[in-house]
Amino acid sequence: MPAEEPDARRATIRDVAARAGVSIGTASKALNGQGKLRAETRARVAEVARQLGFSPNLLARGLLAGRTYTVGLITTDSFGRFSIPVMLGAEDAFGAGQISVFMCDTRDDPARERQYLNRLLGRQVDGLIVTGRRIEPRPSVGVGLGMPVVYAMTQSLDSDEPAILPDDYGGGRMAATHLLEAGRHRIGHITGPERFLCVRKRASGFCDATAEAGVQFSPNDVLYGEWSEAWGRQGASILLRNSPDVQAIFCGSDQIARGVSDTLRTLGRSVPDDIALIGYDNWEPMARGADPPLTSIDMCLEDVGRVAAEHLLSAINGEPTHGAHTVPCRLVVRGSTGWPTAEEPPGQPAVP
Amino acid sequence: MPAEEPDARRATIRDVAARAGVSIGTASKALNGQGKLRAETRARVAEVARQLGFSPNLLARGLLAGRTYTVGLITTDSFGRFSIPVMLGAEDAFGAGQISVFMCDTRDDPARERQYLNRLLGRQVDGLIVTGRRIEPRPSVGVGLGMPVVYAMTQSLDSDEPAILPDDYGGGRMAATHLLEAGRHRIGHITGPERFLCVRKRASGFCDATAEAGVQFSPNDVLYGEWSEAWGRQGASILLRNSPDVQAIFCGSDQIARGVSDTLRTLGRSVPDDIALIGYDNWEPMARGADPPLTSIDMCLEDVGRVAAEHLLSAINGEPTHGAHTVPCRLVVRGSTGWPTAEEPPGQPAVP
DNA sequence: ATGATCATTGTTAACGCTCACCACGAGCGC
DNA sequence: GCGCTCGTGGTGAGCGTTAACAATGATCAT
Repeated sequence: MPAEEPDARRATIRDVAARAGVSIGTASKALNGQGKLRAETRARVAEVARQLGFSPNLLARGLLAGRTYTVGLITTDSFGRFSIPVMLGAEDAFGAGQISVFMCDTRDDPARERQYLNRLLGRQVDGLIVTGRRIEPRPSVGVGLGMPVVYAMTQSLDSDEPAILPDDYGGGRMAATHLLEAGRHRIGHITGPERFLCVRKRASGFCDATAEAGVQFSPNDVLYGEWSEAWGRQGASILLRNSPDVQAIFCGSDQIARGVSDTLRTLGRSVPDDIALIGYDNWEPMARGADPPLTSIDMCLEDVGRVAAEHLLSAINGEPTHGAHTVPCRLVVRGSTGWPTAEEPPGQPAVP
Repeated sequence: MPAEEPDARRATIRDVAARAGVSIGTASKALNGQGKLRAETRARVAEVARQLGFSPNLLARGLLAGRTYTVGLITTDSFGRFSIPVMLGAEDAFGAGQISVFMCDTRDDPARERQYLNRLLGRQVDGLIVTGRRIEPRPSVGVGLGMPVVYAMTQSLDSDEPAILPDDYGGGRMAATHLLEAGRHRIGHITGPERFLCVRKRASGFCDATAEAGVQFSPNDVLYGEWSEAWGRQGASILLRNSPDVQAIFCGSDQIARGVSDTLRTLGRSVPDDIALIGYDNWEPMARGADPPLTSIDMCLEDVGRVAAEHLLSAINGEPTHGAHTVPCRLVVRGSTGWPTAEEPPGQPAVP
């Protein structure tokens, strides 16, 4: 803990230099390990700096260097359930590199977005990450900004701009494979609105995998609806009426799966014995709170954020990347698919 | 859209001045509305600035002014469910004042916290907001930092430092009042671990309100457990065994309420006709996904964030505040308390 | 003794901007 | 004509830091 000077003003390198009896330039060199100095001098300066609790003014440094070691993180999603993990992953990757992150919530308002953009430009950020809650292409945040931009969990209409996306197609395949391996061959898929790109990709991966396994499941069998438990309840009724012998259901979200689970219980079908259930998102409180807990596909959004940060860093260092990249999903097996129940670490209790 | 110069370098005030045929100082005055200048000159400079897409370098400005219009937002909670709304509220309040926010996730690691603190100090932030996921007092982030600090949704062990907290006591009272007004007099309370301060405060408010109404409910009747649906299911069984004639249950979280709801259905008790149910947190996906949807207490965490930001701003302007302040809760009535069902706006569909 | 070399430290310009102050000419009263 | 004010615009210092370059003194070969 640095011994605070009585002086409220923060110590500058000038103070350090004066007290160490050297010039400002020498102090700078001593603190940055530059140039040729006597070891004793370096040590003395360092000691004084410690005493004074000196830390260099990064504004001044940035002004001179033309690089600030800051980036902007713009979300259109009010840091909702999907952008948060992305942001955490990114922040983690940047933090390790001494880079600070400016948080900007545009609330999906183009005017606010422009305003934030200008502010970030004024703050001389080294780059920008743009994130959202849907993977649908969005208008570019602006080309020729003079700084690199990476899209995460969203993409630009200009398909050359770098974008990091979860692998929804792969997630659909993964769900199908898991169910097929468990020997379930009569399968249903209850999911969100068809207008969502992620919904179509997941369904497509799911259909392809079933087709390859020679299992009868046509794209026409997909039940599209809302992103809600209520639709899950309703969709399950419909599915069971049309296909009473269904053995497994792949749900487009954990919320939908919760609704499905409810209805199955009401109808007296047991999960997973009669019907196996698999959700999407691996939204822990939802998935683990269910009875039995839900097997789910995790999009690994933290990885999406981390990878986006890495792409941005490499662009900042002069090696830009182009186009869309996907990050693989992960299958989290729990009770609802009747697997030998994987031991889950108890984890932190959720908090109020 | 500013016409981009072919020159990649960002335009500085020097470029603007040169092209407008004035000195740098004059350009500065023109752009900031300072000093005495001919209207025509001002207009000309402004026009050139627009053409060049000039926006002032805030690093340079901050260096000179000794004020950066940036603040740090430190969370120990990885921006979890409770710190997010706080952060959004704060960011909103700051954004209006042209203040940018640095995001820092300490993961509850003191070493990381120190590191972030130093970085923020170096970046010359004007102030700091510290947030967490529990309201329990925590070690001070450091006094004599030379910048104001406000705690939000947490508080410092040094009780003089300003802290903004949700009104858990009031929330407990609010829940009780609502149930009593609905004519329910046999009431239960199933909640989280007693070691949580918020749990004790809520229970205390709840007990006080029932006592004032002359309703029989003693602190011994409170069922403490975990923050999980599983505990909700279990707690409901216990409660119904001990008090089969219970008419209403106040739950310490929406998750617990979901579990309780499940068990009530299993036991054939209808919500809200037989038993009214009220949750806590107003965690929308949980509360609205339930069947019937849950009445819940909303802590108004965005307001907590907003108020914290206001306190910080006033401290930055030389008028610091001291000690803990609470922000009132809000009752959100839904089907589970059998009120004339409030029409809920359909809202955005949740996303995948 | 003279310059050359080396190790060490000091000096200065620059980054982009703002602000206090100065300079200049016009208009004016005496 | 002299000094005055007023309206306008220019000048320069300085914010804290770094890096290129200059300076100093000691050592050493000639």
